[in-house]
Order: sequence, then C-alpha cells, then structure tokens
Amino acid sequence: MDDIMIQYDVRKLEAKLQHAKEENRSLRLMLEAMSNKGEKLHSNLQEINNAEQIGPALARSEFSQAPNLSQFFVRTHPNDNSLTIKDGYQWRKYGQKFTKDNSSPRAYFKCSLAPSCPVKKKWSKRLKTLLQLHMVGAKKHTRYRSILVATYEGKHNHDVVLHDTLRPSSSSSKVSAVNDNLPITTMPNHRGAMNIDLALCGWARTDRRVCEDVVEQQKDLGSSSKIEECVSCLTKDPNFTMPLAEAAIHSTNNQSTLLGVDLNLGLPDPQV
DNA sequence: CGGCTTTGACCGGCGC
DNA sequence: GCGCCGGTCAAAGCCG
Repeated sequence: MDDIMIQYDVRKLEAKLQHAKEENRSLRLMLEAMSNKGEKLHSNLQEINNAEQIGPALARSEFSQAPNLSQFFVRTHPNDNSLTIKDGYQWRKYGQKFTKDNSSPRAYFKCSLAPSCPVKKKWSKRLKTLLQLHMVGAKKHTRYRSILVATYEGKHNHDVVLHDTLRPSSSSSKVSAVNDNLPITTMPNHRGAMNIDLALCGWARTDRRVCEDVVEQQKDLGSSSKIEECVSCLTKDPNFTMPLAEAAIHSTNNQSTLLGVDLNLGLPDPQV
C-alpha cells in the first residue's frame, strides 16, 4: 500500500516538474525572441546610420541633448494612493498638479538629502491594462495594474542612504551614488542591452525573498522533490512571472521607441 | 519647533 | 493677445 502511495506521489511530482520545465522553456523562448528582435533592430539602426552619415538620427541627437533625463515605470497596487516609492533617496515634495488627461495628480519632488543636490523627480500615476500573457498551464488573462511613471532629472552630487527595505542585509548602509546607482529600469543611452531591473517592478522586496526561502529550503531539506515543488510554485506565481515579463516588455519597447520602430513582440498592446 | 505636505497663486512657454 | 498647460513658489497647516 505504501509503495502505491509513493509511486503516486512520484508521478505527481514528475508531472509537476515537467509542467515547470515547459513553463520555463516557454518563458525562455519569449525572452530569446525579444532579444533577437532587439539585436536585429540595433543592427538595422547601425546600417541606417552608416548609410546616412550626413544628418544623424533625430532621436539620437535629442537624447544627447538630455543626457540626465530618465524615465521608468513602477507597478503599484491600484488602491495604493501613496504616489511614492522607496528608492533610497530622501525627497521633498514641492508641488502637485492635476493634469487634464489623468485623474491622478502629478507630484514634483526635489532631493532633500543635500541642499545643493539638483536632482528632481516627478511622479504620475496611471491605471493600465499592462499585458495579457499566454502561459503554459495558465488561462489567458488580463492584468489591470496601477503604474507610477517616474521621470528623474539631473545627477545626485552626494551619497545615498538606502531605505531599510532596499538595504542589503550584509552590506554597509552607504553606497556610492553616481548617476548609475539611480534605480532606473531604462537608461536612454543603454540601448544595446536588455537592462531589466526587477527591483523596480515590485519584485525585489517580495519575490526575491521567495527565492531566498527556496535557497534556504534547499539547504535545509536537501530533498529534490521539495526543490521541485518550490520551483513549480515560483514559476506558477504570477507575482514572479508577471514582473519579469513586464520588465522585459518595457525594456524592449523602450529600445524600439529609441529606434523609432514599432516593435511587435507578438503580445497585445498595453492599453492606458 | 523644525521639517514635511498641501494647495492656491504665479510664471513662462506654446499653440491658436 | 489670449487661453491652456506644465512647472515652481510660498504660505498655511500638520505631525512627530
């Protein structure tokens, strides 16, 4: 009797493992497809630039005129009206505006960690239908998300003190704060790379902990079936997979915007 | 009491 | 010139 139960459990676990593998393969294919398209676009741009050496692309010159401007998106809960995120810096709000096309206000902040710091940021909140995913083993579904659109302007001229929720547990509380340390998902000049910063997709503070838990469980249990269960849970968790896909899509769309090309990833367009 | 947020006023740019 | 809009200022209020 026990043998039958064990065999049953083994089959169940094998099925789960197979399921997780299929999902993993599907996600990997999506990422590869996006990466290939990005590379193609990049090479196309290079060809165009080589062909048109007189009169370089307008988009590129516009970005070179605004090197300190960067924009990114942060997922929040639709009911969360705080209009703030913890990004390691201390900000003083100096204004707020209701805009015509958006019911949520736009907020203006200055960096208050140093009086002479010229950095400003502005936030506006949008309710978006971000994407529909076709995932193996999951029904087609639509995600309604509240998105904070942030625009950073300028460079910090001081060190940053990380907020508790962002501070690595084993490192010092201070890190150097050149512009690269701004928590930005998309830097305009980094068009060649798929730069996905999950910390800004709301994933880091929650799901990274899940990963750490998995690692800890691996250490503690040393059981392959438990590990498979954890992997299966993780790959089925939309809080893990959605931000990953979201970040990848945004990163790729941003690249296509830079290149002035409508990049069709085979996914439905986000609707505002 | 000092620092921060709120909010109405103000200013400059832009399109008609 | 006028109105609209985005961005900023600054006084008042709030809070620890």
